Order: sequence, then structure tokens, then C-alpha cells
Amino acid sequence: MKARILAAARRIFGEHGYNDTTTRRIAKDVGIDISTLYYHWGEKQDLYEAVLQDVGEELQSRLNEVERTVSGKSLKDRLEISIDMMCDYLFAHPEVSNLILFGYFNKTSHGVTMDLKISKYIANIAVAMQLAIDRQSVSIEAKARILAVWNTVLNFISGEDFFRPMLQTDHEHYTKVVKETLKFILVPAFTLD
Amino acid sequence: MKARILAAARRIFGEHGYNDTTTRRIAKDVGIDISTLYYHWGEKQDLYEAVLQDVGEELQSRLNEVERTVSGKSLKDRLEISIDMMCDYLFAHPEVSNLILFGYFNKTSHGVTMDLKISKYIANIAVAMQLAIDRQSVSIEAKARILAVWNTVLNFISGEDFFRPMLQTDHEHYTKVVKETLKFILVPAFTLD
DNA sequence: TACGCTATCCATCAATCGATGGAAACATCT
DNA sequence: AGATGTTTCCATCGATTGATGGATAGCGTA
Repeated sequence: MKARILAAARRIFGEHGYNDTTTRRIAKDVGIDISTLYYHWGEKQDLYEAVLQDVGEELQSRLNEVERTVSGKSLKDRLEISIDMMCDYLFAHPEVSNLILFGYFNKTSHGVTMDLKISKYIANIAVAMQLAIDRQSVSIEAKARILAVWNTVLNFISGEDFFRPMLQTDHEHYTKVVKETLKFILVPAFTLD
Repeated sequence: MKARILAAARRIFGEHGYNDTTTRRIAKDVGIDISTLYYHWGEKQDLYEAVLQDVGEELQSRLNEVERTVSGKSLKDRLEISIDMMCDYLFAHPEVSNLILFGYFNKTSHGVTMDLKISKYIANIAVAMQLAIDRQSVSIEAKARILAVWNTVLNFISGEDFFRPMLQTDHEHYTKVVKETLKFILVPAFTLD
């Protein structure tokens, strides 16, 4: 039951954000009374933190998988394969993208954030892309470039409902266009020098 | 008074989004009773729409200004000057960036959006950058590329509080890094062929 | 059977939300 | 001064929110 609540919470928090998600709505989706939710998870913030923890761990394992896959390949291949893999994962789990973006912009009235993890991810990606030798010596410029790419991916995923009508296309073609656009912009920049 | 309320609403909506902004908070910031706010603007949605209208018009005039400035210059110059000008404007008015991003991701329980305008802006930018001949014939790929760039700018502006600690730098240097990063990524991609 | 533990629900609380009615203050014109 | 229209504030409403207390049912163990 505790796991079922967590799964529903992840989905609904990911769709509406923290403040626009009511504990009642989560409980209703699971089909239980609101008190049962509080019995298992305590207050709302605790449940939200558990969701972020859950998402963070899943994301980390995906990044590790990407890192293993692209290891040893050329820079161009590393970039293109990473884009494909991360897009596939995030398109299949859009709530992950949403939760990260919510963390960026919400002037957290609640005190739950993801800062540390994201910062770690960025450093890892920089090393995986061989923009830096080790995790400690990633330059500001390199971090900023990774962030720019990473955020562009998240935007296309989370903003699909908004952007797709503008591009007048369907979901399948949209995913294709997103990948192509990312590659079009990234590959020349990072492979130039 | 009506204008003072609008200015405060723009600031606070831009900081907390629609649902996390209370009419009481706006009224308190202006120093008036909540009823006075309702007397001048009617219900909350009407005030929010007025804010979006206000921001949209300001943004349009800035885009026109950019278009006039870069007209006739080389593609590389057009890109770089546009980036500088839009960054300067948005860093000075971060609530504009916030309001646009809120529109992207909020599964609008309220029915207020900016879809049409953004779509128009994108087409205009594509023409100004000479990625298309006229506003009607902008390809999906060109639109997607403009969107990617545009969103990257918005993210760096609205996410400053989140990203700046990661980059361990101050506001001034941050603005510089953002501009350089954007140019680093964009110029090669668009000037390659 | 009697006890203790877990899990669930019903009823309810105080706080806050958007919104309104009505009285009072203010301004303007005759 | 008096009449009229505009603007502001006080008091309050019903709905919703996060959260809790207490009762109830099920289950294993002594």
C-alpha cells in the first residue's frame, strides 16, 4: 500500500506540482481514505521528498546506463546516443522531467529541493562527455553548456502539450523532431574544436 | 490605482505563478483592501489575463526592436546581437520569463494561456533570422530550433536562483556566462551550412 | 478468550482561499 | 450646501486545504 501511494503521488505531483496537488487527490486515486495516506507517509512534505528521492535514484541509474553505453565511443557518437537514450527515457516518464523543472522555478514555499543531486548529475555528464577530466575540475563554462542542453531536453518533454500544437504534428513525429533538433544544435558546437 | 494593482500583480504572478498567488497578497503589496482589487479588476482570472496581455505587448515591442537592430547584418551578427539584447531585457524583467514558462507547464486548471502569441513570436523570429522567407512558410524543423534556443534563454533567466549556486558565481558573471554559452551552442549550429 | 498490533475509515478541526454585500469616505458638479 | 457618482474598507460567506483524534475491523499469539 505504501508503494501504491508513492506511485500515485509521483504521478500526480509530477503532473500538477507540489502546491496544486492535494493529499485528497492522491488518496482518491489510490482508492483509500486520506487518513490512510497520512498513516503511511506522515505529512505532505515527507511524501513529496520520498517522491523526489525515488525519481532521483531512477534518474541516476539511467545516467549510469547511458555512461556505460557511450563509453569509449567518439564524441559525436557519445552526444547522439546520449540524446537518444535520455529522450526515450524521459518521453516514457514525463513526470521525471516535470518534477525537475518544478524544482527549478518554484520559489519553494515548501523547503524541498533537488539542488545537490542535479549539480552532481551535471558534473557526471561533463565527465562522461569528456568535457572535464574528473568530477571536481568541471569548469563553469562546461557546466553551463551541459545545463543548457539538459534543460532543452526537459523543456521539450514537459512542454509537449504546449509545443506540439505549434508544430502541428503527432507524438511520434514530435519525438523525432526533438531528437533531431537537439543533435542539430549540439553536435556542431561540441565537435567544432 | 488600477495600474498600480496591475504592476504588483505582474510582479507577484511572475514570482509564484497563478495558483500560488493570492489576491490578498497582491492587495497587501499595493497597500489596499482586497475588495478594492476586485472592484477594479473583477475576478482573479481577469487580472491574470491583463498581466499576460501587458507582458505580451511589451515582449512584442522588444522583439520588434531586436528585429530592426539586426536587420541587414550577417547571420552570425544577427544571432549574437539578438542573444545579447534579449538576455539584457529578460534579466532586467525576469517575471516575463517566469510567466511564459508557467504557461508552458501548468496544466491550466485556469483557462488562461499564451499559446497563440508564442507561436507568432517564434514565426517572427524565424523570419528575422532568415530561417524562413515569410511567416507562413516556417518549417517544423526551423520552429523547433527557434523554440530550443528561446527556451534555453528562458531557463537560464528564470532558473538563476537554482543554477547560480551550482556555478558558484555572482549575478554579473552569470549573465556573461549565459550569453557566452548561448553563443557557443547556437552560432556553430546555425552558421554551419 | 483476551490482548496487542496494524491498517483503515468517519468526522471534524483551524486556516486560508476567492468572492461579495453594504456602509462609509471622497470627489465633482450644480 | 446638497445631490450624485466613484472609490475604499469592514465583515462575512461557502468551499477547500492540510492535518488529527478516535472508533472499527482484521489477525496473530499467549
